[in-house]
Amino acid sequence: MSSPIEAVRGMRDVLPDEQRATAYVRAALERTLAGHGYLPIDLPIVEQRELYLRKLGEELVGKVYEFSFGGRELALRPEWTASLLRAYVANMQDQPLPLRIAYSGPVFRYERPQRGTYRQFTQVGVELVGGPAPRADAEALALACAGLDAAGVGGYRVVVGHIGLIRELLVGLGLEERTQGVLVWSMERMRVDGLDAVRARLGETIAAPPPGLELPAGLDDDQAAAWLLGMLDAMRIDLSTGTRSPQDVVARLLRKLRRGDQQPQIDRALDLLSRLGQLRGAPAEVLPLVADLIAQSGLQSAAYAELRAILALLADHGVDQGRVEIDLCLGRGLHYYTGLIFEIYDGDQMQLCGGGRYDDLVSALGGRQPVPAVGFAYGLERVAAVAAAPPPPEERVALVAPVSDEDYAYALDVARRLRLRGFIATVDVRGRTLATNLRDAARRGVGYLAVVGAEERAQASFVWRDLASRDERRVALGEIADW
RNA sequence: GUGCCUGUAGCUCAAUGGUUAGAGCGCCUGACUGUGACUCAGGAGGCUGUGGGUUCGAGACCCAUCAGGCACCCCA
Repeated sequence: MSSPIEAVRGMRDVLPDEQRATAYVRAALERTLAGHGYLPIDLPIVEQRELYLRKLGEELVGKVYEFSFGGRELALRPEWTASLLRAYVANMQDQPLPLRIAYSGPVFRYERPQRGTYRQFTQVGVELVGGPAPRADAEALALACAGLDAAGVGGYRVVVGHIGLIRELLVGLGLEERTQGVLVWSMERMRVDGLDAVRARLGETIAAPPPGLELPAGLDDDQAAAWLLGMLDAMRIDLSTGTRSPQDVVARLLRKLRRGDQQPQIDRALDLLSRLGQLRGAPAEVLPLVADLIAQSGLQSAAYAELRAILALLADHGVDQGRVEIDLCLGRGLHYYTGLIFEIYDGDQMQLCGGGRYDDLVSALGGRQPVPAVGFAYGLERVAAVAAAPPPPEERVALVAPVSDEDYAYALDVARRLRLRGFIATVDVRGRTLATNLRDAARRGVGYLAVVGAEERAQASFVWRDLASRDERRVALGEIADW
């Protein structure tokens, strides 16, 4: 015997029992999305690598399965949103807005496998294209909850943040865009590792040029860029592996080298953000504190009003307020978010669902006009893992047992007739004895056994045995028509 | 990507560094030529995840690798 071949790491076999449970949950989710007017769509699993390079965020970009084939740079989709908006730009710009689209299918991410974390998993989700804040945000959030309710998930927690609010404050403080970005996506780190860790990271990625790298005096931008490229090349730094073009990298580096020191603003921002980040909890408690903080800083925030409006609408949607929690540190790794972001956890810390608003993505993917959009996705396997068990199947299952080989053809005929009456019917293919067939049927939980032998064949009948009650009677073939 | 735990039959697990690696369950056959959950008898199934090393001798010890799990990181 040759050695068995293992499944690829992070990929798993879903056996019938689990598949049944997953399909049940999937149907519940899809039914809910459809019931809210979201039209199912299907899109390719393989996309151009480039689709994911720009807006995905470095963390997730590193997890994309990429490959070259026939001279093309391709990728397995790590999420649906980019594909969906690509398809929107390609095929759906003539559709009336808002457009409600639902999807469901496999995505791939190269991550360390764990329970509830696989390299291939199934996302079920929606995008509400052309739906502006705050109503579309509240609709999406409420829908996410409705799906979990339908799937029989209880005790979940909805955590809400708002990237727009953070961005606004940073703009108000006069920080440049690149610095804003790093700060926004460092907020989670700030809570876990502290202010100093973020300051250090900021130093790495923004503030300090590589030690010893000084621009020669008197170069114009083009000359300086050429000089930098030469330096980087001499240092054997390969720029082609990153998500930006070498020209881009050099341009940024150049700006960095020539930029004035932003340290005072950065310190102020860090201070504000760390205090903002400590405000977590029920909206009724946290929102006033956020308002205070904004007022104290002498800043304005339209996003704050938007967040309040979303939460108020959420109550109108009937979402249990006790489940909702504000966490302004929430920084989802997908960098295309611009406003609301949210995550839903089950009681045991497992993330079941995530989403948010991304108003710039349509433009970034070449749409004719900017279109606001919001969406979310469930991790189907995770939802299924915490969902209520599906009800037992109600199918009537029968096994047809031919007594001898001569009865096999007749057994097939009986099985056909049973199927016409809605039975799930199988015929023994192993030529087993009746006793063995009975034992087998009992073990599998089959409801009925049809025994066909020479006698039954002669009379156009079969013996119909109810496995549970052990009642047995002879049934004429013609009789089945009334079942 | 980081740290830790674990890989022995289809499954759950045994086996002081020392014969030919065992048990339970499951599977197959028969007792039982047309009637199930019990029983009895027999059978199949293993290069101990893989590859190196230490040793007279390795399932056990060491290294690597692959896979699974747990905690991070991140996400669904």
